Amino acid sequence: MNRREQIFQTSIKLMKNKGYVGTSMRDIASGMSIEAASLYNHIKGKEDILTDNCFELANKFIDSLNTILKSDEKPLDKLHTFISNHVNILVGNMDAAHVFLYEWKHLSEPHYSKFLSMRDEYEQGLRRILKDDESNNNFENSSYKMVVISVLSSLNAIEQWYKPDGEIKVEELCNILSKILINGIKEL
Amino acid sequence: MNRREQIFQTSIKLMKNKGYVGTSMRDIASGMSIEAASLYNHIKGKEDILTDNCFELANKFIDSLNTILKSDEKPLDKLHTFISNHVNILVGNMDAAHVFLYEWKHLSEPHYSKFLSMRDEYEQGLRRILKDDESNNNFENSSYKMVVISVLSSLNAIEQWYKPDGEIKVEELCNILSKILINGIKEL
DNA sequence: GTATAACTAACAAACGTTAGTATGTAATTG
DNA sequence: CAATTACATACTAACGTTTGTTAGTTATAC
Repeated sequence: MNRREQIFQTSIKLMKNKGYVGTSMRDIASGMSIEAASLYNHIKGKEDILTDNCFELANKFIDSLNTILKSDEKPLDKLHTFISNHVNILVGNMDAAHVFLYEWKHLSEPHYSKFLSMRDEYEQGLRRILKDDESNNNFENSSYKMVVISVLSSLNAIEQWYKPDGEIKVEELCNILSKILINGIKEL
Repeated sequence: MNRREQIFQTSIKLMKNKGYVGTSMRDIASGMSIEAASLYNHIKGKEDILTDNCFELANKFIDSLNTILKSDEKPLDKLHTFISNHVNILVGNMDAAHVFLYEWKHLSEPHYSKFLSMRDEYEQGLRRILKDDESNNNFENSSYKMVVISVLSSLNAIEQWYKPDGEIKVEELCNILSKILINGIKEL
């Protein structure tokens, strides 16, 4: 593996526990058993780590969304695919996902604004998918924001408890979450 | 209002935007138009702010839970009360809730462990309420953790979008969220 | 005259980062 | 094949700032 990749991976693990600001370059260096100054042979600065991580994941989510929107699946199937893709991206990048979800606010401009607009694009995409599904086209308009964020929050919460090596397989995870979200907890 | 309370309120607002570590004592002081050293006439140190904030809210949640558990409501009503109480605590403390939700990891021992155990107690309480509700007693055991965290995540997400002065009233908010969670998004 | 609440000045430590240098290994050249 | 160049990776030392905090002092109010 690239040395730069190793630095990213080490950093992300540390930042998951202590946050972006709370993780110093010396912490990262120490995690790799080198000196802080040595890191600068491979990255331009601390913010590289956060920026790269956030946009790598953001791009994965947006790519997934665009594929779904362009597909000719039926609306309800699109929703299932959306959930499945979202879960798989999270599960495939557990540490990175945590930093992505909770540390993006420390991005500096213009990255900060760019990130927010991508997040908005993603939320609007989910909104589009929900609206196209006629089985629930009786939402009030003011409810959509709520529904979209509720769904995304439940999905993103996976990162807090899911153990990739545990007994629950990813497909199973997607199925249960789809049921919970679409049919409610009473139908599980 | 107490000067100490003013400091807390100013700090929490700043920490919501820049995080606990990213907010310096000088930032806080500047927000109150005084010098950093003056803060120490009213608080013992920076961590006071985080600790007090986190446990003030944690206690509110635990108190709410215990009241519900001791009540003689029917299980489904208990769930509704749980949701309603949770939402009301969040909405009544929007800024504080954000710091509570996302900055608690910077607590130092023994506060960190205490906080985690209180969070666990709260999650177990919701689990108890869900289990007592016979209308969904067909959960698999491994699903409870998922359901509990999904529900709490959806509720906590309120803090990200809800405007207390907007058009959606709190009661309405509780009703819609209850429906989404219990009956799923297809039934809204 | 005792609190309350502010100030200035300073502290040691930690921060991100730069400069300059050493070392080994791979690639290029005579 | 041997000599030389280039690159990757690490180092020590230091920089200017910012950090949380303490000490000691001053002004206002009941």
